[in-house]
Amino acid sequence: MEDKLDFRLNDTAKDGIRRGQIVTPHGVVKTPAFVPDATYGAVRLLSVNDLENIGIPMVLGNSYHLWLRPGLDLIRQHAGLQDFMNWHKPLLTDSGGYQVYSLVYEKKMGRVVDDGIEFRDHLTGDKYFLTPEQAIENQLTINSDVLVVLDYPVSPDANDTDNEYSVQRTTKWAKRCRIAFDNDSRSEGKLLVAVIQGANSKELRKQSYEELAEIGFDGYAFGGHPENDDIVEYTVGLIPKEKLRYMMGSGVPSDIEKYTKMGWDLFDCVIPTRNARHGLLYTSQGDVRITNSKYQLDKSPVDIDCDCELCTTYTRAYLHHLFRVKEQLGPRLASIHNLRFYVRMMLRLQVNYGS
RNA sequence: CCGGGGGUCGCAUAGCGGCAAUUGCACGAGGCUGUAAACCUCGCGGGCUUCGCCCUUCGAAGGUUCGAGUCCUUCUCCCCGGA
Repeated sequence: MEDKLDFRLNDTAKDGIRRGQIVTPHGVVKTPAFVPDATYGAVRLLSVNDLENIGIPMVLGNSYHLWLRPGLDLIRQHAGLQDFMNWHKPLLTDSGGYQVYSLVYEKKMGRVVDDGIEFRDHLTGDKYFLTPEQAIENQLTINSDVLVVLDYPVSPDANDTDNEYSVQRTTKWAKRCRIAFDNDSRSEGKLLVAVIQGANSKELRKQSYEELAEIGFDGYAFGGHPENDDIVEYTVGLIPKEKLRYMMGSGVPSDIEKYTKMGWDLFDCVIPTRNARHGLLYTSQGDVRITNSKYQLDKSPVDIDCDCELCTTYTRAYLHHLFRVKEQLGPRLASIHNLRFYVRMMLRLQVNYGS
């Protein structure tokens, strides 16, 4: 199990950044790493070929959404999501824990019971019951390399009682996930990550980590919304240096850089792709909201320092135009750019790897 | 020339006595953080001491009315029929 992760270089890092690697059945991911979200088995608007060109090391699939569509049977027929989407590099999956919060808790589309989550598919009306065991089954069928336990996040404005409950239930479900994972031969060579809950409370974060550590996992993730740097830094400090430290669902470039320096290894976020689709581009010169009228006649590239397809081929004026007329090439090129921006940022952060 | 319809904030629309005036598009700005998001929010006559107030607006001019985009008269322009 120890050779799945390698953070030996941590001791030599003076900037706090851990340079290491995650070894999976589908290859090695150098860390710190950013992983774009391919929720339904595709990074929106991009092909696997695009992802290769951009230099994406790993993608995240959402086992909750893939369970509903296309369903496990079809994925089995393709020997996993990699074959289905023709992505043969490492794959990370989320369990559906976040959907507990976003769909069930916030949008009242189901209910959480002690055993799992009851909900209806909003498109078909079909009833589902997601248990910790089902979450593992989903992810193993998808053939994920890095699995995440089913956790129980709560709203950022939850009260103390809710937050304690979130920790308790997350531990309970994590244990069941651990057992299901260990009792399945398909888990060979794969990693299982647990999620630390506890909102802004150091006591709860510590309690959550300790309960999970007792069960034992390959890595630990920060669950819920990171509301201040203090709690994020405190939480990363709880995780031993030989374990994978996964900052879930975060964030904007400046946050990723900051969290990397705190010692987090792995990141995923919808921000670069969603914001790209909405016309917000990250550049070495700061944010560019390409729909703004000031770019109408701007013949410079979006980012003079970028080597992506957008920046080496087209002007700001052209991208502005594409967005104005809702030509899908616009959001697509913007997605390529933002992801390339993230990839290059991560490469910069990994620069001392092996030294 | 006769008959009918119509001119409303860039364009298109609603409005049938209490209206600075509907909705869509366009335009302006902002927000998105383990994706029900190619989405959502706000603004869009002018000004101000901006939880409100004051100007100027619905082709033009006059009239009726406490009050008119809305009713009446004339003028003007556009569209559709018929000569």
